[in-house]
Amino acid sequence: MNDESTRKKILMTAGPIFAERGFQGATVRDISEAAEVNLASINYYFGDKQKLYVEVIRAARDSQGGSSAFEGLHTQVPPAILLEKFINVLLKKLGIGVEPDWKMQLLVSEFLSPGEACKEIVEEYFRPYFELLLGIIDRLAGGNLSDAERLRMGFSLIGQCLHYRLAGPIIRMFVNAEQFSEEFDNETLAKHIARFTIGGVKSLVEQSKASTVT
Amino acid sequence: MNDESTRKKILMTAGPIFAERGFQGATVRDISEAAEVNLASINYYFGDKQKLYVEVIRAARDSQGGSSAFEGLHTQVPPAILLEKFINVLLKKLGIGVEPDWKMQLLVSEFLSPGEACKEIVEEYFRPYFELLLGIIDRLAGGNLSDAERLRMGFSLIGQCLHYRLAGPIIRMFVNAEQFSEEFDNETLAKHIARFTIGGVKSLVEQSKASTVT
DNA sequence: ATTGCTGTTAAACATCTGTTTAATAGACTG
DNA sequence: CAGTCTATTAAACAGATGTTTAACAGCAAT
Repeated sequence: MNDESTRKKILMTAGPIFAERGFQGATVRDISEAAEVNLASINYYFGDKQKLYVEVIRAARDSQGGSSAFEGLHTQVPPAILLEKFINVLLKKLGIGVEPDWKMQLLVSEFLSPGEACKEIVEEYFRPYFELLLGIIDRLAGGNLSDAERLRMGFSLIGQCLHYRLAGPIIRMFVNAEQFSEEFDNETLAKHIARFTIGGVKSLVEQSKASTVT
Repeated sequence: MNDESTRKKILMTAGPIFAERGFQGATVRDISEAAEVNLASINYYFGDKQKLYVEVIRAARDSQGGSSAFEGLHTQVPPAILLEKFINVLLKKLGIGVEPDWKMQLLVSEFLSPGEACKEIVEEYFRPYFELLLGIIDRLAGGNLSDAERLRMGFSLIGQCLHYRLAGPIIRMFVNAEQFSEEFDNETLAKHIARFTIGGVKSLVEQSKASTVT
């Protein structure tokens, strides 16, 4: 009866813990205690810690339909609006201003120190979002960008969002608390990054057109 | 006679090891073996691992004159040129295309997981560079940016550079090897980020002027 | 009832890692 | 020379952590 119950308990509990403390930082004892199961259960069901980690990622992917939060973004809305919305959602998922989505945290962890599960999580979890973003950028540029240019644009945007997430403590060293909550909140940052990106795309397209004319 | 010799050996050897593996990942045994000193020497001279880490950072700061690599950048050169040069140097320091500067790696480590030494290393090692960058951006914008706007610009630029450093393995999943070495090398990226940033600043200034007129 | 399978548990195990200890050797001092 | 201080060393220690073991309980089938 209790057949798969403890297995599920482990799987559910381990996700946020791995996300918060990383693979190394999360101990099997932490996980087993939080899941209220015996220490040995983890090895019994999953073999070892590494395999549990992979299973957690796989379960995370299956549990919720991919880019659901971005659903409805690929309508006929102007790309500039779309872009800001995309950034807004991404920042939220990353935890700017709100509690971070632990699945996104897992993704970020794999970004920073790619492990065995990296390829899988990137392909299944990151690529759909990224393709969506590339589409928006493409529309923004009126289809005038090369593959590499579009990729660089995409990575530059992701890079900015990630940085505002990762460098929060450092940013706080440069601005006071009041300024931080007013000028570096989700909405303001989304506007900033969107405007920044749109300007960048525009300037690139102009230059590209100019050189084409030449 | 050998008085400070082993102490210096530890200090010199520990830097790159900390930089490469992070504070947690670098073990005192690794360090003592690499420095060819006895395990206990580290505690004898520095008290504990943490204090050694702080000393390493302090030594790194003192050893080489701050923003020397950026020397000569604050001349009367057009800010657009200056900016690209700045990005170029930063990318090199971060290890895009070349071996990374281990001091910069330490800085990045502290960025990603701020420890006790974070405040010190940021103030002494990062802020001078950053102020320089803010100056360039300010000239680029003709002095039309608010403090917060300038800061966001600066962080967006740093974020992009850092991301191209950190996400190297992920980028490789989206482009083939040939494309990677041709389209994501130091020079191309510096050009891309510079153009991106200039476009972003321009668009922000224009919008800012427009709203001022209104 | 016995057997065999499955899940559970506490304990043990093995390894790694930061730190401490106790002994030793060398150099300088009185 | 005796004494004291410093530096060095091998060993031990203590704690954390991933993994394994051996015993046990529940339960179904023979």
